Amino acid sequence: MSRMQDKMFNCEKELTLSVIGGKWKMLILWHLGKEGTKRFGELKALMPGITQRMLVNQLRELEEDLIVHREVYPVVPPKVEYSLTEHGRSLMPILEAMYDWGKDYMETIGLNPLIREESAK
Amino acid sequence: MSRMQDKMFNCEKELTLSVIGGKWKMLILWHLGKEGTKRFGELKALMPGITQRMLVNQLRELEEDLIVHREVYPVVPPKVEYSLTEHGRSLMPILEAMYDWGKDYMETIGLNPLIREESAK
DNA sequence: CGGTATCCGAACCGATACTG
DNA sequence: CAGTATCGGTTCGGATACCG
Repeated sequence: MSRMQDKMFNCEKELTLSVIGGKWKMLILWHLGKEGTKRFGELKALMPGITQRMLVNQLRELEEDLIVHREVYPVVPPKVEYSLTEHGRSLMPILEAMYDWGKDYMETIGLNPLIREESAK
Repeated sequence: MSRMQDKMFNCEKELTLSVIGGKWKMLILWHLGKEGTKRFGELKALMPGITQRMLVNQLRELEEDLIVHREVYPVVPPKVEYSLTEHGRSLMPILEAMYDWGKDYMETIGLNPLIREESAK
C-alpha cells in the first residue's frame, strides 16, 4: 500500500522528511495549501523549471502518501484537480516554520539569496 | 564559504531542507539537542548503522552550515566534541514538530512502524 | 580515537519524444 | 490537457582499507 512500507527509519522525524523531502514537494504543498485546489497545468505554470515528468512523479507520491487528493473529471480535454487532504493540511505549520527559519537563517548568515521564486507568505 | 552558495532554491523552505535533509542529520541534531555535547565516538555509538565516513561527512556539512560546533582537544588519543550552535538550537522546534507529525501520521495511517531506534522524546 | 581515501552500485532527476 | 516511456548524467551513500 504505502511507499513507506519497505523503508527503514531511525525516528519518526525521518518518516516526515520522507513525505515532504522530494525535490518539488514542499513547493507543491505550499501552493495547494496557500491557494487551494489547482489543476495540473496551473501547478506546472506556478513552478518554472519543473518538468512534466517530475510534477507527475511528485504528485503521485504525495497522493500515495495520502497528502494530496487527485480528482479526475471525465471530460475532453482532460481535467484533473489537485488539493490537500486533511493530512496535507496538517503539514502546513511545519512548512511555515521551515519558511521562517530559512528566511531568518539567510538573513543572519548573510547568504546571497539565490531564490528563484519568492512565494507569497 | 557556504555549501549553499552554488545552489538554487525556489523558496526559503528549501534552504531549511537542505540544512537538515541529509540522511543522518536530523538524528545527529536530535542527539546533540536533547542530550547535549557528544564526542565523535559517542555519536557513532548512538547511531547503529552509520558508517564512520557518513558520520564525518554529515558533521562536516552541519559545521559548515554553522549548525554544529566542533571542538578539538589537542591530546592523545584525540578528543573531539560536537555541540549545537545557536542556529542549531533554533532548529529544534522544527524537529519536534516533525517528530510529532510523523508519530501521529504513523498511527492514523496504520503504518507498520519500521523504526529502528525509538529516540527518547 | 577520530579521522581519510577509494571504489562502486543505487537512487534521483533532467531532457526529450510520444499519446489518449 | 494531462499524462507515459526511455535514456542517461549526476549525486548520494555504503563497504572497505588505511592513517596520525
